[in-house]
Amino acid sequence: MLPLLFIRKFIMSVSSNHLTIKDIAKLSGVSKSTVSRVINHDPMVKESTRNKVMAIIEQYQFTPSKSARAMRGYGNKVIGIIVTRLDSMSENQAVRCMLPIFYEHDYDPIIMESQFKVEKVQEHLSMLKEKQADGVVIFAFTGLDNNVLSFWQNKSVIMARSYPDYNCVCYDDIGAVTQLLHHLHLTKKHQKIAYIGVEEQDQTTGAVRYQAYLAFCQRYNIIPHAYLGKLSFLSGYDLAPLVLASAPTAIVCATEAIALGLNKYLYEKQLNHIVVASVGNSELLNFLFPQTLFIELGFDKAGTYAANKLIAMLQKVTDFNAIAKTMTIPSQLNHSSS
Amino acid sequence: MLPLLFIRKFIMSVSSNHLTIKDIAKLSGVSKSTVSRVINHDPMVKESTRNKVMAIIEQYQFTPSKSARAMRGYGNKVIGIIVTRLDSMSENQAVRCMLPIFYEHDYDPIIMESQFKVEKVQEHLSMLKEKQADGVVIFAFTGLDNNVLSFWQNKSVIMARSYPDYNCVCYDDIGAVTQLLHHLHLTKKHQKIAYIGVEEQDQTTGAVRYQAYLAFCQRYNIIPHAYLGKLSFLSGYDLAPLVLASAPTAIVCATEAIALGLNKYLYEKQLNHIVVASVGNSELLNFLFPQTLFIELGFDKAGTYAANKLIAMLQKVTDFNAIAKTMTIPSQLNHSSS
DNA sequence: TTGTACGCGTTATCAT
DNA sequence: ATGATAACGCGTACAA
Repeated sequence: MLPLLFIRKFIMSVSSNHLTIKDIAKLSGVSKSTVSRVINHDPMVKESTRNKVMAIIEQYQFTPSKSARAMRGYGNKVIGIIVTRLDSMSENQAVRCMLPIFYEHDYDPIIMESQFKVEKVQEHLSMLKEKQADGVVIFAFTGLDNNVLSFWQNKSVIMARSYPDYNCVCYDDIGAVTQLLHHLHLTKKHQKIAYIGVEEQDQTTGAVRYQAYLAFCQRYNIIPHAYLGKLSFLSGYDLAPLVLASAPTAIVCATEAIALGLNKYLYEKQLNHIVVASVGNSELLNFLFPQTLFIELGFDKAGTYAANKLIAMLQKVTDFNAIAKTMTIPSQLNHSSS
Repeated sequence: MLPLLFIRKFIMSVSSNHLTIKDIAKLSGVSKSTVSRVINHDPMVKESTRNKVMAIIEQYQFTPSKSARAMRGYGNKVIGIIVTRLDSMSENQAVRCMLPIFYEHDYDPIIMESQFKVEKVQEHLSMLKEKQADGVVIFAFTGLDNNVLSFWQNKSVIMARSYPDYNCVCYDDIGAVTQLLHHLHLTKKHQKIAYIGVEEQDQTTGAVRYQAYLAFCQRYNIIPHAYLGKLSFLSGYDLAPLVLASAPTAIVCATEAIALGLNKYLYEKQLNHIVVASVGNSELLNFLFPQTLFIELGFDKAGTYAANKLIAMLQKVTDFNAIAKTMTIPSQLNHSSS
């Protein structure tokens, strides 16, 4: 009786058009190893044979099996991108800049959602580890501590927050708020500038931006009037009457969502003499309330930088003397309405 | 001289804590084959041995190497999701419902952007083919024809548009517009209902919804007043004065973006007696103009359905008699403001 | 410079 | 019911 194995093999060799390194070897009259060497750019192959093999590879559109080389420890050419929420405008902008760069370098980005949960990050990370992903981009959030990330130390870029010994890409929260205030106070001569922010539990959007406001006030002798709430339109709307009690001529908002809420309130009350300034911008804010002054945190630049950085990291085989650094993306003031 | 291979092997066996099926076999006193059988739920293993092996697997938190089993032709457990734009609110909502379902079944979803370009879809698709992805979800758009998709015929779900011989999940554009009009005309007794839509080049959002409006008008003897523009806030804002010329008491908008633009215009002109109705909703529309009547197309339900459908398709080994069907997700009218 | 032989972790076939 | 062994496609130490 003929073993089934042989039958299957025969069928395969006829019907399946999936070429392997072996087939290429046969077709170009060399051994598997040589083909492998050609593929991996081994300098020890003769020019002539290389050309010969390359020709066959091109002709048959051969691509080595990803799974097989993954098994040999070559990495899957996979990069995980863990965002907090898929519908976060800011992260979206950054991610959209990353994707083409990863594609360019033949990496397959796989996007996952943490929903601000540490356990989700852990889950995704172990999934990626199993899959032998090559690198990760993680959008950090309040509560995420670095011990979860240790395995990825030299193959990850952390966004929006700075961790020691990790490569991070941060936004210039302090600079953004300061520039906004600088423009309002020094250029536009506003004296009474209030602030609506986010609770200090949130490190960057909350605490840092608020502190920047306080610091500026102290330096320029402005009496601070600040209210902190949640990260939503509603919060901006609800805090509006409170902050107006101090009769400000300008109000700085920690986020564009808050600015949207505030603007709605001001519009309803016909208080259109008050200048609204916001960290961050959106198409909608710009459309609905075009007079709003805003400063871009540079999510697109951050995304581009992060992707390039990660790829550079992964290309170094062993980077002993590569120091993990935090890059701060400079903010850019919107001058169209100034 | 000791071959390097052995040295490496020795080092690996000591330092690397990565367990393989072999190690589990050794630890539980059986052969690799039996462990494999346990993993793959082969009914031919004795209860006692299964429990023994399972215990070891649990204890050591063993997970079979994805790459290795992928090489054995088990599929990569990868599903491609091709969205048009990463920041499309509607697609986002659908995708967010899909992800947990795919994770649940141990599939790795990889999200890609087509940017409404056919060539991008092609590019992504061939990348996924190379990667031996198991299935695809594609968000269709005007201009995408099915000959690009032929390879994926029985392993894909197409969103938002119906193709013969493919499994599709569509939104009930006609039903949505009709329900909206039904409510306005029959329940709220509006007689003059105008429409702002999208150019008919866009099949679903443009043509279909517009036709539904016209059909309703004809049936109920309403004089149609419609203007078609682009898919943006600005279009809604710009077309507002034109559509107001017919002195309508209610205006139906093809999208929430248009509704947003229209609302802005009406608010500025203090025309708050006019009822705005919209297909689709967003947190923002709801917050800024809560009196807007809207109908949900059910993106979340569509996402959930699509994901489950795809997984069901992939589980059937050979589905000869499975007929490709188009599922239409029912719309749901918002009754909070009725 | 190239070919041979083996190993990676898993599953399938065949023999016990 | 279980074990031994040959594949899968690829990379690489070693011999030639």
